[in-house]
Amino acid sequence: MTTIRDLELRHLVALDAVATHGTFARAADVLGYTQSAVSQQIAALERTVDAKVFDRPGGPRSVELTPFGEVLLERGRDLLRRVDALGHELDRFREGHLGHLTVGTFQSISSTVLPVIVGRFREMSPDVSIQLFETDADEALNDQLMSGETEVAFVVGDVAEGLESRHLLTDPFVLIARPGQFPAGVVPIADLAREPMIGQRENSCQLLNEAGLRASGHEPNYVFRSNDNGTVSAMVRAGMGVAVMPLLCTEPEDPRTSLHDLDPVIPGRNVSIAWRSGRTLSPAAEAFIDITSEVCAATSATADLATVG
Amino acid sequence: MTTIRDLELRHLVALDAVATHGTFARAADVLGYTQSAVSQQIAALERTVDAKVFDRPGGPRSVELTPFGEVLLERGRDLLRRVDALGHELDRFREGHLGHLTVGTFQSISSTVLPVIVGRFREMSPDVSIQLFETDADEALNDQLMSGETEVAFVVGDVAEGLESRHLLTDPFVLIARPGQFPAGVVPIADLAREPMIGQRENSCQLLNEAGLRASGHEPNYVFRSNDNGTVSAMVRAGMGVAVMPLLCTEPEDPRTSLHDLDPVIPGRNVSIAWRSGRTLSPAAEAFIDITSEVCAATSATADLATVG
DNA sequence: CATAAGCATCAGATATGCTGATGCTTCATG
DNA sequence: CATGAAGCATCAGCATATCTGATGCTTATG
Repeated sequence: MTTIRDLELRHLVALDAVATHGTFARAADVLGYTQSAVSQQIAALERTVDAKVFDRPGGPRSVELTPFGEVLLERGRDLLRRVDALGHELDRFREGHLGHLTVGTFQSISSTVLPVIVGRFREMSPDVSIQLFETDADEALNDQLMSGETEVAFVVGDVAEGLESRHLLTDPFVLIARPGQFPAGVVPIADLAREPMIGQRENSCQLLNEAGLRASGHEPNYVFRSNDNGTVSAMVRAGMGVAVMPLLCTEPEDPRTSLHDLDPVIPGRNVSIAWRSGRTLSPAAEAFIDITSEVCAATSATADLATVG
Repeated sequence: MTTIRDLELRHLVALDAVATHGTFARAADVLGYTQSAVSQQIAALERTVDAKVFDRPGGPRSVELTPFGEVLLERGRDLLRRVDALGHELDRFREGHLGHLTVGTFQSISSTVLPVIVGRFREMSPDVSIQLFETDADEALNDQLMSGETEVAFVVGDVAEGLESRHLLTDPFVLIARPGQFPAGVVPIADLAREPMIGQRENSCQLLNEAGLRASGHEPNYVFRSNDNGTVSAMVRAGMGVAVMPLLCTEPEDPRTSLHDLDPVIPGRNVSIAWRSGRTLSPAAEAFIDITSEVCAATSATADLATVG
């Protein structure tokens, strides 16, 4: 049986050309075929739609669309226009200028580098819609990646199995204290011995942090825990205690707190951007990763300077 | 070079099936192909769009659309829906239930049988738009047919070269007089000798009419001519004279005039419906012709009765 | 480690599609 | 009225595309 889905775009193109140029031979010239080929194509088209599309008056006269041919041509042209439009869309998609991007993120990224990244990205590709999923649970970020809910996500530490990633920056742990509480510059971990501490609730980064302190023989005494970075800083300012936090979780410009490197240095947390391994990324995601990489490299450089100051 | 117009609908169907069923093999089953064929079809699709549409994780896992594949599938489904819709439209067109119909006509048809015809036609095919072109110039009707402005037209007398036609009815010439002016029934043409006459301006039908009168030895004396049938009747009613007119140009029900057959009978004018020869008619036009034929046959029968009465 | 599920690839058969030649039809022209 | 020219259909032959069936590779599962 012959169904409308057997319709071929080439045949519509031929129909268009013949209708436009009046004769099979002229259309063939334009299309780069022989007259015979066009004749056969139109015949095939007429077979699939089960109707004559041209009246052939015979002799040296132009062919003429039948009423059926007219409606087919009108609709066919519309179809071809849509196909061409699809082609353009696909081109733009391939270049990363069209599409939809889902990104998993967490607070310290969202509040520091992400605005810059998104700003640059939107500047380059304003027609890519971006959807951000922020969570403070490490596992949720992984789950979202694996389920496809997010295409890329910022992750801390080692990436889970089944994910690929690109390293973005190493975020150093710094001490947050009140101005004047410690002499400017590096603070020996031993000097924290009697300080009450503010920290985050148990997460990969907090564990890393505490492990680093204990490795230097300091058993921290936590008097308050919050996963909200602003709350941690506020508690320090209020005199509840000091905090050891990743630099990106702090507000270096805030004059009401003072930041210090520690001695010995606690190995910083690794921040990467990750995606499901084996999954082809959208060009938009590739571009996003590139931009992210650049922005993080830059801020990581300036961040180092900031800590020195 | 490969362009988007090389896209094949079959490939979109395959894409859809694989995306829906998860594996090439299952899709192949549904489509009635082998797994190998589907694999090659998807490969061909990927070649024409120059991008992978599926991630094949390998092993006994389902394939998964790439982001590119997702947008292609979305648009492809839209395209297929449109193609299917086109199929339905074409079906309806083939059945005569969709399209556009242009009809050339003239006053006596427009005011008598045409309303009935159009009414019946619209009842059967309400989605066919009808456009009527009314003119009192015989040639204009022919020209419109030849130029394609109208697809079918009512014509009087012999059809011009290049037209085909179907005979509809023979419209007899009758005498229009005031009631009581002549005894009921047939009026001998000789009795018109001293009557002033009302007629139409020179057209094929008026010529036929005058020729008929002269053939019976009557040289008519026209005191007024109009191509508007209502005006002719009105002049008769006003006592300006009598008129010999085709029956369809009269108003048999009007008690203010009386109709008479003539003796000898003047051969009636032939009314046909015509179209350009060699041109395939739209199914709607075919249906219109059929309906017209039926309606005219019926009215021609009742018209004969009317003249008798 | 063996098995099963799944896709790619290959070779071969078949179908499709194009070319070039030829024939038929019709109009125009001498 | 005969002839030439323009135009489409058709045919045979060749090239290409496409499908099948077999086979091999990969990976998850038990």
